[in-house]
Amino acid sequence: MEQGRFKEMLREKGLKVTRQRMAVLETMAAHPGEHLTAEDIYEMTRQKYPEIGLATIYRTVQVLVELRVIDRVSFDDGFVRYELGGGEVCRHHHHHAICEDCGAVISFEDDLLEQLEQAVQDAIGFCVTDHEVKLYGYCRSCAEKRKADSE
Amino acid sequence: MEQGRFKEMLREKGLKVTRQRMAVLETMAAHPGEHLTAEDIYEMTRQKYPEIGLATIYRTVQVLVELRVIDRVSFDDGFVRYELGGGEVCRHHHHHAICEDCGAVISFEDDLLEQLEQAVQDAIGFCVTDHEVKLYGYCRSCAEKRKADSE
DNA sequence: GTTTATGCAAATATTTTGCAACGTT
DNA sequence: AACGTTGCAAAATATTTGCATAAAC
Repeated sequence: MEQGRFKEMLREKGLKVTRQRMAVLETMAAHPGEHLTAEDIYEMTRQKYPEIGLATIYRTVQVLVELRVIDRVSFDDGFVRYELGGGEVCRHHHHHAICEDCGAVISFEDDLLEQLEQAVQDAIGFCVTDHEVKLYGYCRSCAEKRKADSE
Repeated sequence: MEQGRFKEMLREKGLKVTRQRMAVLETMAAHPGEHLTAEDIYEMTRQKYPEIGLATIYRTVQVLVELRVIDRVSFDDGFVRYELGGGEVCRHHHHHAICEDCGAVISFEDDLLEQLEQAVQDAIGFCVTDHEVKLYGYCRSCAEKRKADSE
């Protein structure tokens, strides 16, 4: 994500371009594919911008979610997490497979959901704009470990 | 869910059959298809069992989730919710369509995911045991309202 | 110069935990 | 009798908010 486009988006919404907002964007852009908590983002951003406050992080991620620059995800471990989104064009973000043993999160792409969305739209008149899929189970190495243990 | 089977499940895990646990089960069983917060369950159970404490509700839903009697769901409104599961046999529980305007949650069934699970299993060696799908968008009446407003 | 954003600290809200008393086995 | 469970209150955790100051427009 280029900074220029981001500044534009802020102005379009009547929001101000601040050093803090740019710094948080930079942190997110530097960690694509990672699932960061507010605290993570705080610590990372603080390295380049020590005066920033945690409340600002919370307020800024809200803005970034509304602008669809980042996605909010939750893996039910008590933390809300954020990750860089697919960008404003591609509303087709990826899904997550979560290992119940080691907690690893594997992201994957999928196009199968379009059929499901159409079916739901037809069946209950629900207009789908976004979706989220989580698969739970065991990652390759934990699955092998479990198999070995059970023998 | 019959109480007898539940008592058996508790004993199999070395847990005790208490009035509190039976009361919470009864509350959940009396509200199938609803998405209840811990507070909801507390208030409902208290009507029949006024001495029960909120901490016991939290401890009991943990047990019920582990026994797969109920499912934990979250609609990102700051509350963790619980609903009666499909039972111990059918691990194939339903999904949720969440209206971004009015917050309505519509549950629906789907079998399409088996293909996706197989594909993921083949592609990344992830052994899927459970899944969760959330669709976001607008329910029929909110979609109509939006359409009318934009004209 | 007006308006919006920030930082800090305090407030809020949900969930967890320590511990003595109690109920189940 | 032994051990797990409960209720209460206190603690812990994550996030939000009030407000004076500072920065952006």
